[in-house]
Amino acid sequence: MRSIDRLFLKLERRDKLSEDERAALERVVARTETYRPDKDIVVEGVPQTESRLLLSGITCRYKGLSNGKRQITALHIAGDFIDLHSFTLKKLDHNVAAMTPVTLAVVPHDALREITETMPHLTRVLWLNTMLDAAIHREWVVALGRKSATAHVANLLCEMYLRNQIVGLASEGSYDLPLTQGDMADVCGLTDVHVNRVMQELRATGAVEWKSGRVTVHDWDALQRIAEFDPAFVHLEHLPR
Amino acid sequence: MRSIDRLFLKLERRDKLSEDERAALERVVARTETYRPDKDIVVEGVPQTESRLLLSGITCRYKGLSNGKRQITALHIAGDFIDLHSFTLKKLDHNVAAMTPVTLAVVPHDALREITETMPHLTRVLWLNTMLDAAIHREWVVALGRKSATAHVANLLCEMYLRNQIVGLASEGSYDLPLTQGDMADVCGLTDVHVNRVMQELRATGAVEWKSGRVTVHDWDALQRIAEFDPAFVHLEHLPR
DNA sequence: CGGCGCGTTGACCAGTGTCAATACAGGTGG
DNA sequence: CCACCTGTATTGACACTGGTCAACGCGCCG
Repeated sequence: MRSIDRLFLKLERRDKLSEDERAALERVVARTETYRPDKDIVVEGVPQTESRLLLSGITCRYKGLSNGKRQITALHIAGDFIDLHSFTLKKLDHNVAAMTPVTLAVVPHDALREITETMPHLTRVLWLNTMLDAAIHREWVVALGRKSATAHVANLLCEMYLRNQIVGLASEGSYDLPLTQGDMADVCGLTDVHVNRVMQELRATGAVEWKSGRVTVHDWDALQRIAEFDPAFVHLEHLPR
Repeated sequence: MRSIDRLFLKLERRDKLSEDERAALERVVARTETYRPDKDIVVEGVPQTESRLLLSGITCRYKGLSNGKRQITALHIAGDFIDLHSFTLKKLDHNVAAMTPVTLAVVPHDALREITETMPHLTRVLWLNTMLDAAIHREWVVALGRKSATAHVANLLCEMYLRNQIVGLASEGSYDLPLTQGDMADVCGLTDVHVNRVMQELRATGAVEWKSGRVTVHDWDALQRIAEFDPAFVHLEHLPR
């Protein structure tokens, strides 16, 4: 499967794309780029003229605080636009960084603008794509605000499982998650030490395992229960029109 | 000032609207509605055919958890679209409720669709509007994940001050915030009791006061410092094109 | 005047954070 | 193939933020 097909897989869960639209999306890719782990891809406040589609690897959006801490506000996998919102915002309020070796497709804003001028339906689909990001943001807010550390981490493992599955990157209840416990801590607003404790606890339940950068779900129902996981964001259907 | 002008004030901070575009936005309003406090306006999972622009009062987006807790994921004031994202998502993954008596303008999705077919620039501006919501989501994620309760509450008071100011609803460092401490707790992921303790602490610093539903900022710099407030989301400029 | 929601207080407790030491695993040069 | 290095995972002792529970007060409204 080509990497861009992962984007199609994701979008077509919500709405049908015509041949023309698929072709248009393929055409807007100006070039591809690669980044090493921990490299910043987009820096806060720098005017952007391009957006980027992730083809492989994992990236995050993060903000740093004065006290040296950082909070990750989004994780992205292949098929995700990592900064489509820079098309309308022009400058981002956060950084985007590679968490693994990363390949991405670069899409000039001019090309996107052209799409908004001539392909209204595709425009709505792209808009929708940014709204799916926002739905996940909301899940994170709920998890950060009202879930226990254990439920939160479990929740993230559920979310990433479904997201990987949708784009064909999960098999047999397992998927790659090549992050460190410290990274996970920056996602969940915890410390690396506590993430470690939580993972031991989850492992002990037998519901899930996370070793050598790969997550294996042994008992999906149990994991979902621990996580108080709400898959609503996955089912947000777009009624084609 | 008409309520819809507050929307224009907000949008024109980022991009110029033409007369045509302003007129188009006024035209899409099908009718207005009012709600009593605590009434749900949009319910999770129910297919929507309209979006709503808040004309007066305060609304929130929230999710309830199995354990009876709730987390508010967004607050909205006059001039905000409370569910513009339902245009692309069709069903929401959360509820939207009135927190005060509320007036809103109802905008049929058909009319929005018409805009996307015929007015690409205005479409981009509406898209941008949903991206501003997302920028605030990110601030909340950072606050929830990495800020102390005190900083978080202070941060919210800063954010709401700027947002009210932008749409002409703040004066002399003060603005209305007719919520209960329990509401604030659901925003910040705290308990009502702790919000109370935090407010006492903030009051004691002399930086800010919140009584009878109105916030008064006595020392903006101090408040901003306590909050580790980052006004970046306000400055996200849209370079007109 | 009474009721009720909201704000306030105090005593106590649980969940996470902090700090610092130790174990391990994968990648490297010899 | 081995010894070493470095980043990451793991552990334990202890501190602290914020949660819990329960009572009480106050202001507004009917």
